[in-house]
Amino acid sequence: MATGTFNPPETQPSRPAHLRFANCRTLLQLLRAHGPCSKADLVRSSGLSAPTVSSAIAQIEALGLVETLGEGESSGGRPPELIQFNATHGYVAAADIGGTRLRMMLADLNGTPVAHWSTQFAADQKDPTSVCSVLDEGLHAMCQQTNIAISKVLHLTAGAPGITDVRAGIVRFAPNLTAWTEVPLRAMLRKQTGIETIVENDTNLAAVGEYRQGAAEGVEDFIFVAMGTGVGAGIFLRGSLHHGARWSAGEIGYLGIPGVAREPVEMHKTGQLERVIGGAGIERQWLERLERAGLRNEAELAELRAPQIFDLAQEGDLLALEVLQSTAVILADAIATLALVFNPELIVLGGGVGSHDRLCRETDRLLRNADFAPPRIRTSFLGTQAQLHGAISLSLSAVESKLLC
Amino acid sequence: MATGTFNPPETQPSRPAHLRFANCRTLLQLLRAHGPCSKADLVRSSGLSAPTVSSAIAQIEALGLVETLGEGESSGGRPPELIQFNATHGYVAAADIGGTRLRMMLADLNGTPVAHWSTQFAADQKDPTSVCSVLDEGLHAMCQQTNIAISKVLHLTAGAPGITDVRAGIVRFAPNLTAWTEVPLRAMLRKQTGIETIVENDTNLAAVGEYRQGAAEGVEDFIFVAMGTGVGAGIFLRGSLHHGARWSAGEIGYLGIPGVAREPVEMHKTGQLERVIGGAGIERQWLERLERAGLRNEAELAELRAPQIFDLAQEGDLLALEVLQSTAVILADAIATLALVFNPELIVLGGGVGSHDRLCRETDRLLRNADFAPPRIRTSFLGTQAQLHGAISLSLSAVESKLLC
DNA sequence: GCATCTTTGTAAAGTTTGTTTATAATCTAG
DNA sequence: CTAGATTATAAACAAACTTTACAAAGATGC
Repeated sequence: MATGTFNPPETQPSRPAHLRFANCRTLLQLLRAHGPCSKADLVRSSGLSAPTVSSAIAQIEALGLVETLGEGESSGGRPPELIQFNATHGYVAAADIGGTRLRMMLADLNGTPVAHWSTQFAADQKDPTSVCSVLDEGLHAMCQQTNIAISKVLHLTAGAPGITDVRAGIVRFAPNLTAWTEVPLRAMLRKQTGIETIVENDTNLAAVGEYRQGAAEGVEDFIFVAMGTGVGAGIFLRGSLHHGARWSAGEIGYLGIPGVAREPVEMHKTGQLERVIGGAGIERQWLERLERAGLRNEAELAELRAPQIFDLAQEGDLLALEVLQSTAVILADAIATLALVFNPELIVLGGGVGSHDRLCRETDRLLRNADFAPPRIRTSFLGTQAQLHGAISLSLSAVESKLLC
Repeated sequence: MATGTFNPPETQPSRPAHLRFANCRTLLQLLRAHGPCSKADLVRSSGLSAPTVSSAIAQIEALGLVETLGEGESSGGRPPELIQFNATHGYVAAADIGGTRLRMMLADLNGTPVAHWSTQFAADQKDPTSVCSVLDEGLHAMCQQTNIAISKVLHLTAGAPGITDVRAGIVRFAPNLTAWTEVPLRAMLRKQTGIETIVENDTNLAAVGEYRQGAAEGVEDFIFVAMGTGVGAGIFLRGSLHHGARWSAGEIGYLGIPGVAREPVEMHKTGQLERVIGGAGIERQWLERLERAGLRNEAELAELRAPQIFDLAQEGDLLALEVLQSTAVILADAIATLALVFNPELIVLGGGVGSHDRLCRETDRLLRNADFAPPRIRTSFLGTQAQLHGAISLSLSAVESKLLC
């Protein structure tokens, strides 16, 4: 399929100007990858001739994308003039819309975070319009903190906890957000903020985050399994997200459980798998076992949340360990299913519940028993920051193609 | 991500020659798509200027890729000189290595079949070396039939019923081929035939076939489920095959069955799902029901194969209908799992058992009961020819990028 | 300390490719 | 049979790349 040279999307004619465009892009990539360097370095790394590099860099510089750093160290001749990608030429913003709060981040064109902002939603702030204005407030707050003009924010990616049509920019269904349905979030944010926007599913964003700078860095085929209140997966194949035909790929909360009759999938109810190994399911398992052990009235124990139950297991509590193990058995089964159909290289466990290290080790141990080569399993590196980093990453991708225009 | 213009794979410099290369490729694509046409037509469809089209076409013609057809009808002025892609400039070959036989096909550069060939393997012909020489024999036979020089066969794609490392060209494990393991088939075929070769899994080839000219034509996200002796799936996402990290994506024969405890996956045994709804499993279900009905001794009934049992069901036989329905229930469950994780637009049922229309309708009916939007389900259009058509398609893709070099 | 070499960067000339404009060839229409 | 339309090539010009030549500025060696 690949020709090794060009890969034109359709049947577009190529003119001399496209050569320059392609070479500018190549040079910009090299400049970003190889840090501060001289034009001579770019000549060597690009394979282009020196005059071409000179003239192309001049063109990029005119756009404000190149910073000059003055003279560098001589290596036996005329000292180089060092240049560098100007990462402050613009900024990108990320927002993670959760069931209870909004978290935001602002980063420069290198993806380096420059500001954070977050807020709890008031009870009457969870409707789409209010969320948009809260988000806009956060955007301005971050700009003010850092003394950045709002016009320098070139792109925004917002993550929502629900089925999201990325192409149309619509959140189709988000049960945790006062049951948002068919919310044209991209258009609303675009209008509110004036900034070009992408909307994505939050779990998918977390997967992208782990790919770019987390537990799955450089792994082309992996699955991010998010276990928190809900259970879902971000599916990353051949270097990019897989959304499916109706944007609902990875809805593994509705998977069946081994040994139990499959129930029909009903989108408006909690899924079969999620009910058992979601946060609430784990807490229910815990209460049942407490009851059986006659400890139901120990309020302190009964009120533990899932991650704390796993902490107890880690400390040696046998009842908690039982809960953890039964969770791991079911999780391992779901992962075995994913592994059979996708054959990913890696599974990353994330979310408040899933990122517990003991759960990961136990699940891994169970999977090693099978004789098919199971995927590696590891916990999230980025934790709750994964979504924001993934959002920044998507915004950077979106912006990159427009920098030279 | 897409810039709308170029999409260079890495950081390769662009020179003027690349312009010509890209434009030649564009023109060749247009020529292939728009059938016989004039240079003036190409000027209009490509957006390039007339002199450029003239000179580029001259270059392509010098490579033997263009046929001149003489004058066409005038439309009020000088009559056009019609040209056409020369599909007989070269040929591509396809081979489907089955457990009992080898089927082959030869096609021109339009993908139009020009010859077929097949043979049953003798008992001592199933080892890799023998298969290669039988395949070579078939290749020469097809060339002789059609009076085509073997040197005009530019590419070969061979499908094998097992886990295949396409990049390395190695059949890792094929239980139906006298347990081939780690067979470097691509290198062997390359050496035997002298032709550039791709090796692929046969189910994956069938999926490609259905995508290019079958039940999934133009559908970017679909899954081909092959039910025959074994049960497997070809996974087609975002317009191309998904192989997974270890080339074993789609091994759904090992999926669990609802209500039954999951057993550990053991690659060298038949999978849990496959044992029940593979050909042999269906025949066992049939025999059990015959026995219960006291009909075990009806030799004629007892010897029926799975597709014939389904034919009986179609004709109204109640016992056979029970078998079909219980198969459909389990198949629908597996498809529901696939739909949840992949969210494909379409499922294509193929293989000797799976392509039975009644099974498809019954499975579809069961899936409509769920309230998540299930994929469309249809049977294979190409039947047993799907693998060969898919192989031709892959060979054409491989050849296209080299035609202009 | 100074000539020589190395390294960096630009200027000038030449090549490839593409476009626009002009021209030739050949048919339809009135 | 002329006027206009359509197709195709030739000539002139423009953009982008390369090679070659050259200038600037420091390191190296005797």
